[in-house]
Amino acid sequence: MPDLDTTTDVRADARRNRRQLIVAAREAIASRGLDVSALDIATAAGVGVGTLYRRFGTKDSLLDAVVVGLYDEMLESAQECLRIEDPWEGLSRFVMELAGAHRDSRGVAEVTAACDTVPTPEIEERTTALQDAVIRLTDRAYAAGALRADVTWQDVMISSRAGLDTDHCLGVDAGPDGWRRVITLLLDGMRAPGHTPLSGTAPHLHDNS
Amino acid sequence: MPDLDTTTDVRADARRNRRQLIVAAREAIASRGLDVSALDIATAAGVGVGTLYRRFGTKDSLLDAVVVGLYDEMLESAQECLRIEDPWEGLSRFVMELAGAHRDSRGVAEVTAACDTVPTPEIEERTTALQDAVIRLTDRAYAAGALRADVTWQDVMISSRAGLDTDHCLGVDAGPDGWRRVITLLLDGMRAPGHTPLSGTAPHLHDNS
DNA sequence: CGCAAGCGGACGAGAGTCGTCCGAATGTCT
DNA sequence: AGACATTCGGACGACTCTCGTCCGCTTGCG
Repeated sequence: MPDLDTTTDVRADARRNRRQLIVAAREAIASRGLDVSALDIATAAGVGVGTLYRRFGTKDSLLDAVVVGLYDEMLESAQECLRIEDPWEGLSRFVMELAGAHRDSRGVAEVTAACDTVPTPEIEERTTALQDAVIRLTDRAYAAGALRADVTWQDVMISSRAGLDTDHCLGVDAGPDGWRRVITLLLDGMRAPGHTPLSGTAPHLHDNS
Repeated sequence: MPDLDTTTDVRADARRNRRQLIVAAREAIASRGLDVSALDIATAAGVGVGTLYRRFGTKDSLLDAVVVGLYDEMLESAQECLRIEDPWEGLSRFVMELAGAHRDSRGVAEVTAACDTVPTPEIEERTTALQDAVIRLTDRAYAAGALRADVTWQDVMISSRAGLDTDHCLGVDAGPDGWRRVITLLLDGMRAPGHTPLSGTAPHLHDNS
């Protein structure tokens, strides 16, 4: 989260508004994605749109600041998972957390899926770092014999998006933790032997009607 | 695909335009989703927007006709899979085909995810029929000991959306068949014992760089 | 060949967006 | 306490995109 409270020579209210705008933008991006309007962000922050443009020059500039912060959080999560002793635990935990980050913020889902838009240097750098982390996590899991040999680190990365749009399907409501069940099953499929028990929060377990 | 060539007393060119509009709408819905504009459909069909409204009265009326057709295809696929002897083969095949239908048409993905909008009677009827089919498919798989006991038919339904948004993630390109790998892994996780070998079309197998 | 049926696309109305601008309010420094 | 530069808010113009209508022109068909 870069320069949230830069102590430059701006006035106190200006600094406060800047902070509020970043917080509001973060929430707006989470729920509405990167297409959120400048007016929505400003209103949520309790300021006028003029203030937004005065503080950040461009709507995109504000969005960039928020997105970089989100990437840093994903990176931090990856580092934590690399510190977990059990390689499988580390890998599966990171996949679950990355999937969670995607679900928590529609903006994250949009920006990690971008393939044709040119990323800013900050984003590119963090993307590479995240790839490195995933490679390390999968290599550890291979070495421990916990990960199927035909599953690549790219599969792992991609899998973290599998829970994205899995809330409803053809009249079925997956419930608030439905996506966790999907990711768990996916991880089970990637695991070399055995199963992980599904969490007990299953909706309608065997309720065939 | 309802009344594609109703031989009512309309003129031949009117009937032809109606057909072209449905074909164009189907393609437009597939690539752009249900929010496609009337002008886009009409242009793709090679007619003016006036013709669209004259033939269908409402944009939604045209969309409904297309969507019902898509549901019928999903239902037909389900019936075919129920005719497959091996219960696991039948179940996994249907999940893959349902996932494929979701990927082939953005409109399908949007409409099967709808939970707050009230469905038309035609859609509701077909949704129930699809649920029944999935229940039958899973019950067969349970009985054969092929499906984990803690996996519900709702899990199966939801899983068919897992491959939806899995083309790119953090710089990784899943390739054209990436979603199939995801669904395969997911099915492996749902399977009672053993693994299904992943298809050989894996991009960058163990290309850790 | 004549005419009803059908056609295309310009059009009005409305929604939603971005970024600017300026009179009013407010923080800060003396 | 007072003065003044900084900052604020939101109305505003300009633009894009949407739907569904309407009417002069074309065309299929008896």
